[in-house]
Amino acid sequence: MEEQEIKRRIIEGMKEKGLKLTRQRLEIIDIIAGEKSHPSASAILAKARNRAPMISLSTVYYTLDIMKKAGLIKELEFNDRDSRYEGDVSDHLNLVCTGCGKIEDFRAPRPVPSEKVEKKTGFRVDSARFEYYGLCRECRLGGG
Amino acid sequence: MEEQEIKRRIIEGMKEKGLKLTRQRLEIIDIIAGEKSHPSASAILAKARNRAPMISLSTVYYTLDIMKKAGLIKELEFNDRDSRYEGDVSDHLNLVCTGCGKIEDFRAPRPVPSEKVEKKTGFRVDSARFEYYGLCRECRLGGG
DNA sequence: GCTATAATTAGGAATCATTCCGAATAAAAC
DNA sequence: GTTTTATTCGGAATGATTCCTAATTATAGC
Repeated sequence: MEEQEIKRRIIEGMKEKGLKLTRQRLEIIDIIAGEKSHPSASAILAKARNRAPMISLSTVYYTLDIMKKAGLIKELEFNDRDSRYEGDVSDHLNLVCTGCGKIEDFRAPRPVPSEKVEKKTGFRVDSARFEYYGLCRECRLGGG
Repeated sequence: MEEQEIKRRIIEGMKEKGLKLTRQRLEIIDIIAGEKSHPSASAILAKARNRAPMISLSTVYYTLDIMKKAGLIKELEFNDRDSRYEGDVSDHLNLVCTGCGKIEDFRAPRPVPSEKVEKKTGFRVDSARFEYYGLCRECRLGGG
């Protein structure tokens, strides 16, 4: 998905839900849409402060939270490291490097259609998460 | 995967790695293999204490950690709730109910073969995680 | 079976990402 | 411009997980 497209989609989504578009939120949206690195909350804070000095970590968390609840971004949770956020909410595989923490995208379909799951189990699917864990090319060649 | 098979596989794995099989560890293995509910660390502690009163939370965490590192169990991490653990390390989909927290299994293949990912990106896949989030039958019918 | 030893355990303290709180601020509607 | 109500700030609180140290125990070798 293209940066501009992600940005536009999030902003439209915010308006639709009646959420205010503050200076801080526009910064955060810009960062999430532009970064391919799936940044953490504190990485987003650091980037935002480079441009608009006054923004707090609470605000970053609050904003990420409402965007997540509105289905406009996706949170990837780990417990040995910070959560990471991405603006591309379409189905894809995340390749999570256990060496350096980098997260790459890999286009792939859902393993099973949601309808099939719902029909067989009664479970209604809202969202999905697909991850492969391993070592990225650099860590494999560099570290061993 | 069958309860007895999971249990045997974990115990064999522990022996192979030279890890001691203590009373506490055997309890934990028994619980993980027997529970389909993907219990949390404290749920495991509670169950274990019903049978062998003296076992600490630190031990549960320590044991889960070494079993995880040995690839004998899988940890599912969330940050709004406790991590959950499962003894079935084969590929499958986890259906995570955002209503009641229940986690069901659903048999499904990997969306992409690891070899294809490695060939295209240089990323070497070690393990995987596939989750659908939504509402289980009971929460859907009960709560709305 | 007994002993030595190195891993494991207990439990309490420490950590740290995230959430919560109340007062001050500012976006959006009129 | 004024009003209303969500949003922001920053510091305190939370809570799952990790860390620490002394005591314990599974395992290997006798």
